[in-house]
Amino acid sequence: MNAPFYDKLQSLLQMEKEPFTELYSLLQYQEIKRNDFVLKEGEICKFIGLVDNGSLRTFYINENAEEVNFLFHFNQKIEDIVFTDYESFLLSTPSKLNIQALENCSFYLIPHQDWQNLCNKSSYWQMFATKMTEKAYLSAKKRVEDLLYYSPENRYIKLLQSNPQIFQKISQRHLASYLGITPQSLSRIRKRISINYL
Amino acid sequence: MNAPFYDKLQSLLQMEKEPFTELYSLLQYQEIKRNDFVLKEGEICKFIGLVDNGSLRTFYINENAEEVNFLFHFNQKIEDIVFTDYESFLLSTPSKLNIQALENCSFYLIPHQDWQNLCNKSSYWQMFATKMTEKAYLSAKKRVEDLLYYSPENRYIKLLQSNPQIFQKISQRHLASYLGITPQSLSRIRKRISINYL
DNA sequence: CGTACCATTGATCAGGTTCAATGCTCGTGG
DNA sequence: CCACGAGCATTGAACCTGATCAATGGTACG
Repeated sequence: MNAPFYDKLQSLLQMEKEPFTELYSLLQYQEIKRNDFVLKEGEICKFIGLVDNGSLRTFYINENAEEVNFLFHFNQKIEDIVFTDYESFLLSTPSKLNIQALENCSFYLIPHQDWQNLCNKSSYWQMFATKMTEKAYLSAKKRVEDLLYYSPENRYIKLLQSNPQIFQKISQRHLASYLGITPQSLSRIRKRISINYL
Repeated sequence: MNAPFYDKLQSLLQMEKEPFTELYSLLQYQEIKRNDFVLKEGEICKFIGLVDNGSLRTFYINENAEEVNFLFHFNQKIEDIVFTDYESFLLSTPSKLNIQALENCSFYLIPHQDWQNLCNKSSYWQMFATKMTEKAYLSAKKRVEDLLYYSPENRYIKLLQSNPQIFQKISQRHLASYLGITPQSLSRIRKRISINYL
């Protein structure tokens, strides 16, 4: 029993003790090394993951064989902690995503089957699943707004404000592709901004 | 009873006759004129809408007071037929979206309260709600991928391939902001492409 | 018939990309 | 423990694409 993680997760999920303990009992602990993969393109994602320690990234490989980062994960806010290819998980289709450890990591997995059983068990858990899907939807929509309305420079500034911790964990190379730009452009944006804010 | 719409909706939702009839009985028919609004920024979205005839758009107003189109709606595929601000609908928060008729429209609304009652009624309907949320999530995620991985020109080409009908309904001015570019750029992209494909 | 809106086009500009080179840091093996 | 190599951030130069400002012509609707 990992008390800090238990407490953290419970406070993030804001659940009563009883259902939370039931959920927690399903979790399977795992550790992996830096650069190891939790999920590779083509596999079916059979888990929902929860970061305990370390950081991971979810990325695609685009048609030019470039890696494009979609999300980063670490033990922080609820939307950061969870990692999965929700599409593959829901539909049992081969994933187009990769999930890889950026440093040595420990995390917990909820296996697909256990999750299914839980959801079929009671409307409480079904509602819980719906809420999770809603959260996933809302964060994807937020990402669309970001990409549609803001220039790369403004996206960088917004990220700096909304999630400054991310800059301590994630290399600029990876952040650049998350922002949809090249590392060179990110470097120049940083320079531009630091000059303007001197 | 609007038989064509009834049949269309049933085939899109792929539901059994009985639950479908229950759902259908909740629908409230409405007509509006071109340029009228179904939802305005600041209001709480209390419906899920289903297009019968005509077309609508969902748009934001960004910080430069420009309209940015987020989605278009018409009687076609399931993801096109549905219109709502799902975020506002789910959370009962004021909407940041506007939904406006691009031409004279007829549509059906599922009122929020009826939807809630339905979802609380049985796990069948709760599951249905979850599936809807999943669809919303998947289409938002697809939009993120589009914006992250493809240039405006490639986005235009992809849209041309995946949804050519949209070009018959929607003006270039509106399509441009959907693609995240100016009308002038769209015009030039079209020119570029038509030359290359002669 | 006139007006308002839209698509197109030209000219200029700004920001991001690409290719290439440099210096730095960190981890590894001799 | 030091030396080397790999990967990363930075910078420069040339380029490309989309943005902006402005003007024109077409079309639909009152």
